[in-house]
Amino acid sequence: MCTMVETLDEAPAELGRRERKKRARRLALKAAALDLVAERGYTNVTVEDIAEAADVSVRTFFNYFPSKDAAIVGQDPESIESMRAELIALPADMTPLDAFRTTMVSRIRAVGADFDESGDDHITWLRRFEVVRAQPEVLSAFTKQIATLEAALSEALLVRLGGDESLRPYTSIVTACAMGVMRSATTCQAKENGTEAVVEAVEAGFRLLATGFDLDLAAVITGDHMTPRSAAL
Amino acid sequence: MCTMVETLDEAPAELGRRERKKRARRLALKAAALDLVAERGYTNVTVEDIAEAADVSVRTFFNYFPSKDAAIVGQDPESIESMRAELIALPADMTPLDAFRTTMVSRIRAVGADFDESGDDHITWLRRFEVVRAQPEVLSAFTKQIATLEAALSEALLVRLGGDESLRPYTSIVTACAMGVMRSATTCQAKENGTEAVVEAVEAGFRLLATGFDLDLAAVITGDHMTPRSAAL
DNA sequence: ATGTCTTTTGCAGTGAGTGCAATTGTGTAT
DNA sequence: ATACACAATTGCACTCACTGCAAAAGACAT
Repeated sequence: MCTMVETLDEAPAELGRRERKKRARRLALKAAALDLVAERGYTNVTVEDIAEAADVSVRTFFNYFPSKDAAIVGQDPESIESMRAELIALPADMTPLDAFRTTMVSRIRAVGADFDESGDDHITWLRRFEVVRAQPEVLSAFTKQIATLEAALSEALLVRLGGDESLRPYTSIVTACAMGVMRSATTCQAKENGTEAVVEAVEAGFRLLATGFDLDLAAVITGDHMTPRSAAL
Repeated sequence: MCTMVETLDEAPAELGRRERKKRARRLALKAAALDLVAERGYTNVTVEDIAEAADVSVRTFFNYFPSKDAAIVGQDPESIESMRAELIALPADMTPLDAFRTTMVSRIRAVGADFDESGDDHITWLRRFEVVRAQPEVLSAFTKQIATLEAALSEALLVRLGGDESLRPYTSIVTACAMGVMRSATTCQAKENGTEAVVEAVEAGFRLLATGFDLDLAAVITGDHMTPRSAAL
């Protein structure tokens, strides 16, 4: 029932027992949440079930996650912050679109590594998107999370462009579209094709945004959607 | 306390008392919800407060709306269905982008009329977006609603294009971007500038999607964002 | 081992949301 | 008008998500 034991020794040794346990518990809760929801469906899993499976009290669950949703699809706060920071730090002469593309691809690749900082392996990561795709309640929870990320990145982009308030409608649209590409790529490609396919889909999506939908439309409509550009879509 | 009395006689006379009361109650609940949340903030308003203000029981509230959120930012099911239908019914030779633009603009204009089918006047409609913009909890509730609309429209677009499953990644991106334009336009423009400004922002956004972000970027970056295209943004 | 600090946990409470059964209101046929 | 059929409202009891608080348990340094 408790996956804590196995994962405990995988964590970096230089941390104290306290920190190691904390990470292990958090991981166990996330894993339990995803497993149970994948198996029984969102509505048939209670927070008590998740806490039980991770062998902690319900109250402790809420010490780790602010909501049931967060345990299933929640971004770790560090993840948002790191994207924000990267977006601002990228060379000022990059276009907003290129900056987003770079940030998002590097984010996906980070998860594609065996273990990212949050302790997710990439198989878990892909499995999560499968659950998101398959269960409407989870999708809307996911969308909600994404919205907070979008708000943060939209602010960051505005900072990148100098903070001029009059640009806000522009940054707001660009961010929404970039997030749309990301969302679409992950939910459509994640399960079957793996991490690298997601990266390709994201890049194809960004090419579409850069050149405009009208250009590509002819190819798509005429059934010739096997051009290099559209192929990855 | 109860706005039912005033609005009762405004409803179409050909309906029976039952239907009229139903519409009036629904309207009263939506109005009460928006008023209270605008005034006291999302977390400081309970369903009981809303029901109280509309002079019905809590249980009755839940006969009208599936959730607190739905009363505040909920699309009426007919609204989603009508957009879906319009999107499918539009001439087959329209590009996906044009079809979305047409559908969305006509939707906004419908609300811009004195009273749309749901009984909202356009001032209420604009006020709602102000609340969405101002209160994060409401924004995330709104986003959740939007997600269901996006799913429906994405399906509809796929139908428009012939139902070929391999187009799904494409339709998914286009829909996400179109919704992004809509969302951005409403939240950025609604309060200050009125319905017509929202329409203009939507159309400008769609031009951006059609021609690609790269083309417009130079104008924006160099501070020359007062070209006809960028002006409305 | 002792004291300090952090984390876990139980408990009690609020608010959202649902199913059920009783009551009340509305429309209709007589 | 009366009675009947049906729809909507309501109260009640319940589950679940989530929070604040105070007590117990665990981790760490000296």
